[in-house]
Amino acid sequence: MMELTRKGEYAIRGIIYLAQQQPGKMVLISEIAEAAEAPQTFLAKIFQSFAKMGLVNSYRGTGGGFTLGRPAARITLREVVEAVEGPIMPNRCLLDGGACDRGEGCTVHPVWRKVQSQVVQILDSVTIEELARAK
Amino acid sequence: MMELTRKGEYAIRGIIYLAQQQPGKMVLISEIAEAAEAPQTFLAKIFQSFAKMGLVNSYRGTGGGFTLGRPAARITLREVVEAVEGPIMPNRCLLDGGACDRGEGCTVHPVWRKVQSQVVQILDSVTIEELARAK
DNA sequence: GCTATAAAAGATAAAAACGATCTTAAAGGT
DNA sequence: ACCTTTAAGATCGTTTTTATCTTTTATAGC
Repeated sequence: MMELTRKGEYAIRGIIYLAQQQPGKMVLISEIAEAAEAPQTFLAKIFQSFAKMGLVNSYRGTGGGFTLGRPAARITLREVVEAVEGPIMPNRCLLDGGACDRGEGCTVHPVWRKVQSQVVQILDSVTIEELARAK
Repeated sequence: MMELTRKGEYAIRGIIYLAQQQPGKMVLISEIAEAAEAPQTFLAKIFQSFAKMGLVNSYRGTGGGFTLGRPAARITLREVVEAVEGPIMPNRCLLDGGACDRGEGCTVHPVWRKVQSQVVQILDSVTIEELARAK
């Protein structure tokens, strides 16, 4: 239960590698893929998601590549994970405003809520900068 | 990310229903399935897993059915979830003694460890008795 | 403008996991 | 013997995951 997928692993390793390069330096997806040991085309998709969320900037054409969208110290692990895996949500119940279709009978609901908030809190407290530092 | 599957939902609803019946009373899987709004044959598999873990006792033949394997107050939500979904493990890294195949480079590892222990702690602190009480 | 480069976008596809059903076997009561 | 009820295993369709390939778009350099 609760396993991070390959996609999530690649995403984390990829953005950490990018954060370890000189800030502002253009980095090719091919280089990131090699460093992160991820399939290049797959990682490209992941970085497209990152770009949409503003976690990275992308530049096409000669001399193009990726740079971080903001300082690594202001990108949290949660953002990275949610960018590719969707919101952290241990139970479908938590969808659409927390209204469980089973009504008040759902006594488990508050427990999942607690799990969710704890996990979110932990992942939000870790920045990519911290993860990249311990090279 | 981190979603509980149908199987997990059925499992929880099923065992809660069982816990709400008279202790020791034999309850048919068909009855539990109806109450839990779960496919009977699917729920039967789930209860087989429960039986193997000792969470329930099963009795075959006429007058057979299921009873709780121990008092509901001594069955935790974690046990129920893990019985059907496997161990709570946010990242493959945590497998085989925590040895990450990427070596010391894996700075994310301690974070997952923390997530895991927090979730385990929350789910372990909730008993089926509590969940069943608030009928 | 042309060309080479590099990401974006979309189509496709194999493999695994999920969700569910069906059949046969085994056990227990009458 | 016969009926009931769970156990176990085979099967099967759907969805998700993981990955690749192709086409398009943007950009820099000539």
